[in-house]
Amino acid sequence: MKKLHRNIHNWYQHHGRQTLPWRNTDEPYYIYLSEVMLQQTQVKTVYERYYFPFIERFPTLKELGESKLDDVLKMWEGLGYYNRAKNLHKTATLVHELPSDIEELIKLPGIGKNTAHAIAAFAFHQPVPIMEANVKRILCRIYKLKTPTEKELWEYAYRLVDRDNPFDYNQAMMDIGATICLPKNAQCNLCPLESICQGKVDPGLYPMKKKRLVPTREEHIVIHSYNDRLSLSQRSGKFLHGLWGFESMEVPPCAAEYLGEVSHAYTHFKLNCKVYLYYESSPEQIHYFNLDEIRELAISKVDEKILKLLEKTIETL
DNA sequence: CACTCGTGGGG
DNA sequence: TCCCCAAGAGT
Repeated sequence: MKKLHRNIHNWYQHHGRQTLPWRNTDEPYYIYLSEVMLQQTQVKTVYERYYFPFIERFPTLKELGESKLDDVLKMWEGLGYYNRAKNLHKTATLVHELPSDIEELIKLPGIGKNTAHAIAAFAFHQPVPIMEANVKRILCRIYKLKTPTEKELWEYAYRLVDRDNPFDYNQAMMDIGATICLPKNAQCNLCPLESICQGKVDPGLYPMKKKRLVPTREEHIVIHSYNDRLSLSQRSGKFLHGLWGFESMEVPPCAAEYLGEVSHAYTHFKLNCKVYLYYESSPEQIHYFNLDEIRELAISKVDEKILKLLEKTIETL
């Protein structure tokens, strides 16, 4: 085991992504923020577009908690999974300093078991493993697991973790998963875990991937226009919560001008929208904005596409 | 335990 | 064009 840990550590010294900014800070808030941003999100996106602007706008947990949720959502715009922003803000209102205890961390909204362990290992150097996508795939291959339970995975993770250097070990595991133990075409000959890996003969078998069908939804979007201003409303459900958007209907509207079609792919369904423009003679909706004001609102990708279609239509008039 | 919840990149 | 997949959490 000690030799294995040396292999992993040595690999990390030579091939790890050590320059990532959240690996070079002792500030728990920055590490926590990176963990939340990186949930189901690629490193490149967080690093190039969101991490630094967010910190500049909200330098401390305290200032984040004292900000409006709408301002937080605006900084999160385009990153997706907007409940992360809501929970991040909620947590910032609850504490001005992050606890180091895993049991306390996990009580905070938006911090699950993995993020709690990641904060513990990366911000407070506790000897605990993490359990995200890369680690899962590596463990499945090492121990030839096709459909393991979460509990099972954690048991293997605790068995393997380097308690003498949990920071480098956990970072290394993620880098190995991201660059060596790939979902397709695993580079086993370059892997520091190759000697103990039971699945290296056919890594593609582990873990077993489940396919699911993606249904398609058809919707009709109506842009209400009054006095050169447009109506948008703020979503309240859990889908795109807090973001502003145009009205959506299941039935095509009457007396509205058809502008065109917009489609968008989500994880669990595809959306096809027919977009209409409706000129109102008197204000019927609550909120109306001009284009400059809309730019100040947090809106989702579909509504961005719809807006672009509208602007294109206006240009041709 | 299965499903929801966004978006961008890569094959 | 389509499908897979990313530093997962909440229900």
